[in-house]
Amino acid sequence: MITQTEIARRLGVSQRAVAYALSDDPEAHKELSKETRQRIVKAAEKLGYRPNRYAQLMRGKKSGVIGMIHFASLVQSVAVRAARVAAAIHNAGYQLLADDLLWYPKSAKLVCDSMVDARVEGIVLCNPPQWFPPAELECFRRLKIPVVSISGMEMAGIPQIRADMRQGMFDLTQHLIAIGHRRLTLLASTTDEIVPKAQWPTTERIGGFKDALASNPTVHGEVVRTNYASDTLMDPYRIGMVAMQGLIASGDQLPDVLLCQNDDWALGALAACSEAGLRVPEDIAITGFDSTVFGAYGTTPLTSVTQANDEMANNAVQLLIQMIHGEKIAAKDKPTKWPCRLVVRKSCGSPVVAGKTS
Amino acid sequence: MITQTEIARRLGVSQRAVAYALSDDPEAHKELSKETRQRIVKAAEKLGYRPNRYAQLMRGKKSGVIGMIHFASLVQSVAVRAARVAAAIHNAGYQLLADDLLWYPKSAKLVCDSMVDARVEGIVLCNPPQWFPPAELECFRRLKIPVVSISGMEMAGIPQIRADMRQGMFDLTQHLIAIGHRRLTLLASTTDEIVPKAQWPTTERIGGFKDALASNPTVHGEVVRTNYASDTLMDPYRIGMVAMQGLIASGDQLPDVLLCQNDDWALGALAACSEAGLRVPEDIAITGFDSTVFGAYGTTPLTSVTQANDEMANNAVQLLIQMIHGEKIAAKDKPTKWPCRLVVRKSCGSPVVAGKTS
DNA sequence: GTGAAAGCGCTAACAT
DNA sequence: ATGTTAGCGCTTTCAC
Repeated sequence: MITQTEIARRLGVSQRAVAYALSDDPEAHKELSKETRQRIVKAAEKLGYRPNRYAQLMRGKKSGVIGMIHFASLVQSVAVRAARVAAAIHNAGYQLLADDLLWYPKSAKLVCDSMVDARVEGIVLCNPPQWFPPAELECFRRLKIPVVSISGMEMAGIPQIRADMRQGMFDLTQHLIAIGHRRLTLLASTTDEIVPKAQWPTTERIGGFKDALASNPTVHGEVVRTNYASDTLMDPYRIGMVAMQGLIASGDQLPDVLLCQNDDWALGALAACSEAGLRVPEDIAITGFDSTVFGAYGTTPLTSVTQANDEMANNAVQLLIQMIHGEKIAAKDKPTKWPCRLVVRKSCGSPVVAGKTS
Repeated sequence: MITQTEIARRLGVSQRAVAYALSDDPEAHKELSKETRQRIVKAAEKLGYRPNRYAQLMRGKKSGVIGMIHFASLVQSVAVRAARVAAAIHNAGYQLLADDLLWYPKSAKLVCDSMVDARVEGIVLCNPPQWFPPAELECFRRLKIPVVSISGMEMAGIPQIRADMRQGMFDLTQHLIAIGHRRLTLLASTTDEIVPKAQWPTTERIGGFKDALASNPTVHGEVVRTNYASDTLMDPYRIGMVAMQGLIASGDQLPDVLLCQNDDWALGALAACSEAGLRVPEDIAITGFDSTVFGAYGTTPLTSVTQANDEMANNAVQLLIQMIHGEKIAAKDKPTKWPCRLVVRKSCGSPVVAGKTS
């Protein structure tokens, strides 16, 4: 590894001269004659000199690193969001130190500590789940390392960027009612019951669903709860499949439409229908949420709701950088909500297909 | 941030005493009396002392970081492999510095440099694509930072762990022939034509396909080429859909079975069939490769080939650690091949379904 | 315009 | 058993 001292030795100048020549502060360059500087810069380039970041950090320089703690698994919508955040960090000129906690949840403390050790200037939490221990964030607070979260669990004192899922689910439900569906079932997780108010995505989606039902009294709506299973990590589809199989096995009349919490569950539900010989949307309509790329494919393209992932990622990173620069963020407790957009495809049926309009 | 000096000041001992008390070399502990050491350790814990990694590194300590350069995109099989490598690195007690180059391919040099700057002890390349510039690896070679690759492009001097795709495709083709298919078409990328011998996965798969055909002279086999498109990054399914649409539009007789290079392409092909009113496997059979979780779902679960991702990830990381420890690796040029396993599901048809046995 | 030197937090050799 | 000190590579102040 080539150092400033080494360059100085070879050129017969002082180490200080090399430091000033290679400084990224233009003011420093003026301390040297043009020729001397040129000579040093050339030599540094030729020798492949790279400043020792660790030595720079020891002198109090900022690390230029932003940490991302994510929980991606194979849920495509979450993976895409994490990728968008990674790109936003990169584009903002910061380095990324990423750790996917979902693959080793026991290591929350370890990962947080390693972020501190790496002297990250800020942290983005991507989709923190309800089991994420908020206590681990204490070390960031103590060291005044700013943290923002994008989607996932709400956490006190942490600014959050999220999609307006209530509005998204409201729009979806309204559409389903408008095209003639009268018996609606929402498949939701139990996480909001386990950790009250922690898992807003579920609360919000149920809220939007009920809002829409409230303005349509003749429509029958129901919320069915299902739980994340241990194998959800490697297989986000099974949960929807099992739930749909349960509905079929119950022998009760099926709803007109099953609204799933995400596209992955919906795809699992589609598989269960296919297995049972049910046609979608003719026998039962199915909708997803988050609008994954894959949802658009398949025998039955999914009606879904798109989140503004790009905008949310940029928003989160910009906000974090403002906080890094010491700007006070007003209203930390009110999340920033980005509107969702309804995407209508085949799986929800249409007035004609569903055959249920007046 | 609390330092050794700060602890020493508070306890009224020397900084050296603190350093020896907190050293992870047990020999150093003997330099101190038990009581003194206890007192220091307790205080350090209470104050939340964390050693400054950068200062340690300045003193020549190893970084304990392994870098992973990956190219995950939304191709599930690739994302899973990267996740497995991440877990293996974590389990081996190393820290992970990960960068997904697929999202900013122009930055290959930048990412490699930042790995060097971070003083990584080794590098795992996950699925390097054929456009990855080998020149960027030069800096690792110069600094004697070991590099291994898992899957992806073959690179001179870099030990590679990969799946035996030739055997996997051979087994798959043999099975398809055994259950009665007689007209087989393999959908392969053009990458091996663009960069000869660089893109072995394609070469290997075509090889396995042809090997199987060679031992069954009555069977008609064909290789159709298709190319990665610019939108493949965010949509790995479209390429298969477009290819299938092309086959249908050509008006030629369809093959009995379309063998796709990966599950994502196969799912796209399934979508095209569905759109065109073709039943799978009755009208045409379709197979994938890599066996993604999702391939097992859907109206038509995919016949596919499983790679030993866990084993390959552990193998790669273990090998890298051996190299880090200075062990000479024999036969760097011969890749380690892990066997593939055929997974038969509905999409390839069966003697009865295909209706083509004697 | 340039050289000498301090010091960031730590490890380790040396001295008491 | 404890204290002192040098030095990793860098930035920056001070004196020439």
